[in-house]
Amino acid sequence: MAIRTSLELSRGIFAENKVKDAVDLFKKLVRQKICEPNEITYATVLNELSKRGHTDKTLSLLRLMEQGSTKPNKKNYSIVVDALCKDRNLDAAIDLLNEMKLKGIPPDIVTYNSVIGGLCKLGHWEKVKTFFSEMVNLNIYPDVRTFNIVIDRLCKEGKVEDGEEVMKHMVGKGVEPDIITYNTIMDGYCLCGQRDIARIVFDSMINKKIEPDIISYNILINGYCKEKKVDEAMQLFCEISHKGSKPNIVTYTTILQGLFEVGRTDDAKNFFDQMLSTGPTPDLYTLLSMVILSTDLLKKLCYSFISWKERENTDIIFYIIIINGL
DNA sequence: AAAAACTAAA
Repeated sequence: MAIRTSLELSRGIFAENKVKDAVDLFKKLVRQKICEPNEITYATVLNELSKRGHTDKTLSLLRLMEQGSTKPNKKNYSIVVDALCKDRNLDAAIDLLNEMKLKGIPPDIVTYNSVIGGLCKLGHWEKVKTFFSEMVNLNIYPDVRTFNIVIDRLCKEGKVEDGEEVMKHMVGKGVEPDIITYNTIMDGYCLCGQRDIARIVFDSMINKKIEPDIISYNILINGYCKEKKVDEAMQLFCEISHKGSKPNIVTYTTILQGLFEVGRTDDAKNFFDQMLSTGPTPDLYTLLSMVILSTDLLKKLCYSFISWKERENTDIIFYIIIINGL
């Protein structure tokens, strides 16, 4: 297991370097006019850069595109707007959105959703309202995703009631909540310690013929574990396979942690064995949390290494060493 | 042929 994990991690590290090299090469080929990629190729590269947090590079690649013969289209701009939003650089994102309008490439629902999401994350609720009005004025109507983004941020800030209000509002506008809306609200209730209401939401979505998915189960299981009601969590766990869903690594990790928190280490061990034989492959986090939770001695040992790691900033190598060592 | 936005454990 440890060796496999190390290998997977190493592959990840090398893949990361490869992407950087690939982008440098890509830019060079474009600049020297050795090749001229189309919009989709550009979009793919922009996405990879955005995913890995190289927001500045997405912007410079977009500018490079503007100078070439393949002009950026709506999706290319939107990817960069989204990257800037994820980077919490809302001023730049909004500038770019306005630039799109000036260039006659009108932003669409996706562009607006990115900006609204970014503004919500920063808690700029007044600006969120402004953008809602702006998009409606342009005949772009908020969809279920737009509302889900807003509801999620409200819930994460502990304002579940406001989230419920937004949900009522969307229904009034003829936009039906989907499974993500319900999951978001459930998680919101769990986050503020109202697991009982989360359970009511869970049951009400079943009544509305929306089948809970594995994420719905994981949210509620996590809520029960936080309350130290591990038996109730276990009962839900058993329901999953009867309802045609399948527990995933999040489900197992959540229950394992719940069992450890209440000191049921034997049950945790059995549950871990059950996962190894019939469940998903544990990820690095599962293994590490098992190790950390296992004994106080190892816990202290790991923590002393973790603070060393933070100084040295070599986290991945560090985890490989710890897991191999153990 | 291939591209963009929303939900769960740490």
